[in-house]
Amino acid sequence: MKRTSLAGDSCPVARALDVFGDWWSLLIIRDASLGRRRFGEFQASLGLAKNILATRLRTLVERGILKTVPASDGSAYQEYVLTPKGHGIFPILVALRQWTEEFDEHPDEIATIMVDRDKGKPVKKLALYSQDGRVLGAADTTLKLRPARKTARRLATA
Amino acid sequence: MKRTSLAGDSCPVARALDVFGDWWSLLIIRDASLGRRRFGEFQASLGLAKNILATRLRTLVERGILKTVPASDGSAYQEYVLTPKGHGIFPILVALRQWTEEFDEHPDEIATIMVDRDKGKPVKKLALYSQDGRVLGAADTTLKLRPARKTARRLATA
DNA sequence: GGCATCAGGTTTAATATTGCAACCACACAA
DNA sequence: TTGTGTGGTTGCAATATTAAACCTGATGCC
Repeated sequence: MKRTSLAGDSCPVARALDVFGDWWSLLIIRDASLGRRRFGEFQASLGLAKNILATRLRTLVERGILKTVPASDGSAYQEYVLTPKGHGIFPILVALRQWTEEFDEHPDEIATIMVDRDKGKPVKKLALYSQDGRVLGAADTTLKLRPARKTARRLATA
Repeated sequence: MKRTSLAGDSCPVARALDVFGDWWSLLIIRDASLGRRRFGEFQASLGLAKNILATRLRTLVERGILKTVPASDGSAYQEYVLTPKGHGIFPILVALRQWTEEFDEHPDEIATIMVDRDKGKPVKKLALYSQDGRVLGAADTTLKLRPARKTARRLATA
């Protein structure tokens, strides 16, 4: 009766959720992307139990989202920073943020807006484009079976 | 010791996760966006326990992500379909999908690709743009305090 | 050095959630 | 009207979350 794992699922959405789809992981990643690095910083910011934080940090490191580095202040402690794989989660955070901005019932409770650092102006909404530059909504897309990879290149040229 | 609620959080990411950030909700929403509508369809597709599915569907309806409609086949049963608020989650699903496509260790296990319905070509990667059209990475953005809303318009003009 | 304190956890125990399976009610079909 | 499929609910065992106590090594201070 373990929580069912989605790791072997063929759906890429499920596979992502298997990695960081639990209640706290994405918030830890959000904090990391805001520059938080220390155990205590995460704990103070998120207010979650320390044992939960410890296990989450451990699995996020195992899964290549975070890595531990020596503390930047020269102390003997360690810090947790995002790997490239972890930084790749940024668009997901943006999408979540923009959904709340658009649909939340109490938008006045949202504390922050995302702006571009250069100009200080709000960023645009994420949009999905086709290869020829059209904006696509959900109804303009379909799923196709992934074409099989060229596994026999060596044979074909041999 | 209830699971801590994120509903009152001021972070829009946390607020979104409070609505559909649990283990199953996003997969139900994914299924709904693929056209699945019936309790049995969700259950067969996701393989989750029926009691869990029942409570998830109930809370997703409560929260305005899904709504129930009379069955499209004329039977007395009901179906679950996405509301506009639910359809708004589409970019999040795309972002999750694209993260897996880019970073998963076993991309060969991904079954499908998203294509635009018209041309059948893979969609482009979601990108974040500034208002003047530059592509922004995480490092090119900052959070600013949301400016207070103009609450006193009536007074000001009175 | 010696002592107090802090950072970063682990352990323990209570509570909540999940998962499974059995059961149930209604709709529909023959 | 008997059977079957759909859409649940209920009960129980297993697991996960939580809070709080505890622990250990690092750091700060005199």
